[in-house]
Amino acid sequence: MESRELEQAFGKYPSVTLPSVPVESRGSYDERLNRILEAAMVVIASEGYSNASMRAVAKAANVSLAGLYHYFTNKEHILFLIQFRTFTFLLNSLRERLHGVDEPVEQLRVMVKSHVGYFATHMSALKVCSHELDLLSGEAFTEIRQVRVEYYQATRSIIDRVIDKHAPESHLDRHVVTMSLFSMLNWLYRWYAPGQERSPSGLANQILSIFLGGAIGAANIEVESEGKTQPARD
Amino acid sequence: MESRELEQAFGKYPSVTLPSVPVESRGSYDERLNRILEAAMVVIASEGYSNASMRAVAKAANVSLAGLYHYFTNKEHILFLIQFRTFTFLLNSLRERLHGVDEPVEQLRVMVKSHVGYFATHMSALKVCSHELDLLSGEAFTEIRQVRVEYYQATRSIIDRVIDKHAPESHLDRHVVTMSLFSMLNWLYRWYAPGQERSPSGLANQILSIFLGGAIGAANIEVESEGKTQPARD
DNA sequence: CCATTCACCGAACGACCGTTCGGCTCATAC
DNA sequence: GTATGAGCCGAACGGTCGTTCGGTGAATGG
Repeated sequence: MESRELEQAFGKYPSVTLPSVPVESRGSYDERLNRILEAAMVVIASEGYSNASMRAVAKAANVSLAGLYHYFTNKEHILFLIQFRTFTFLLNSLRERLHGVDEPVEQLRVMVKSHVGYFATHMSALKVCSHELDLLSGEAFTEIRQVRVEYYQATRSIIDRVIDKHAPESHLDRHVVTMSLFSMLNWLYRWYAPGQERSPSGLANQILSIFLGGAIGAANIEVESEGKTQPARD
Repeated sequence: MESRELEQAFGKYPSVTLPSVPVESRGSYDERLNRILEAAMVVIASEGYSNASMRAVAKAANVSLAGLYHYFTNKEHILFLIQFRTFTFLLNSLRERLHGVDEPVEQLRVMVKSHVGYFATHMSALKVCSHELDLLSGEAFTEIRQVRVEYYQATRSIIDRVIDKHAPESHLDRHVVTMSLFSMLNWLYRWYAPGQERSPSGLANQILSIFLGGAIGAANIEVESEGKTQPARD
């Protein structure tokens, strides 16, 4: 058995390789805020939001505990900023890259490559977005939810076009199909650590292949399947 | 847009419908422990392990705070028991159901149906197992990891047989393929709530279809793909 | 030169946390 | 009848948490 990949998949999380950029006190307000956010992402990604104390974030960001409250109204605010910025970037980035791409399968490739690529370079951010999805509430939650829904819908419409074009008779529930793709992408933080033998770009292609053609591609397997409205069989 | 499924996928978690079984003080030690564990699973699933206080667990289980320590040495012990029992049950259940099933695809169907079926009836348990995977450490972590690895390997060997039989020339990285299946299963707790229009059994079939045949099934799409050892393209 | 604002900090507050301790009740054993 | 132990609890302990308050020193504007 390949023990290293099992180590990665079932050991503790792949390490996030903190770039050890000490937060310098120079720079504009926005630059300083970004640096603090970067440090906060690493702490929250590795400890979890609830276990990540403001004191730990302050230490990682080279700021005093009280100094944090110059940039954030409270702890939730940090999580909100991380999630809002990440999801917004993901959405805008997807829309930009989609410009001029018309073929549905090609659009899907763009989506997967974009997402995996961003994941590979911002693992902490995407881990926080995947793992701490439900900790916000009220307005903050609603606002982020809006961006997530738009990201879903953009992806869903691509998937719709792919299926309409290449498998119009498909009996698959397209919401389930879409969530399956997001599952593969959102679960990455649990097992994937970029390495030279498994590059982000190669991984994106593999995910695309699996999602489009499944594990056995064009082979002709009869998968007896109930339509989504039929009752359960057992 | 189908707003209810978006509500489920992007709203707060599907509610876990606490069966409101008050922990009765009668029964054997094991029965009482099981009831407390059941209550703890619901609390931990809805609040998260770190936010689930021993006081909240005690209240949900109708036991005093100090009384909890008659059954558990500490808080981690509760999490350990939940995870160990769930993963062990999942593994044993899979092995039992596999008896007498020889066809690889049929074995895979058994695996997916078994997992989804258990998920549908024990959402809290599987949510705790999916979401709080990395909170244990030391011996407890190692012990649970062992069970998880066995569950992975059982699934991996099924997938190997499926690919060897139906797509022997496949270029896919089989670890990635296996983790993709687990991604779909482990991410379920984020969006799936069993309902009559999307039964557990129907969902299992859909996941199986997507995993085996992909979104477009046998349609002939060229998915340009780098082998897993080739360098990244961009 | 002085007033104001910004950026930041040390120290503290009250709330809540996991855990422990001493003691209570009640069924069983002798 | 009394000793024993299991099962359970109220109360408290020390610690950590998020947050706030009152301040300092440097930069800025008039």
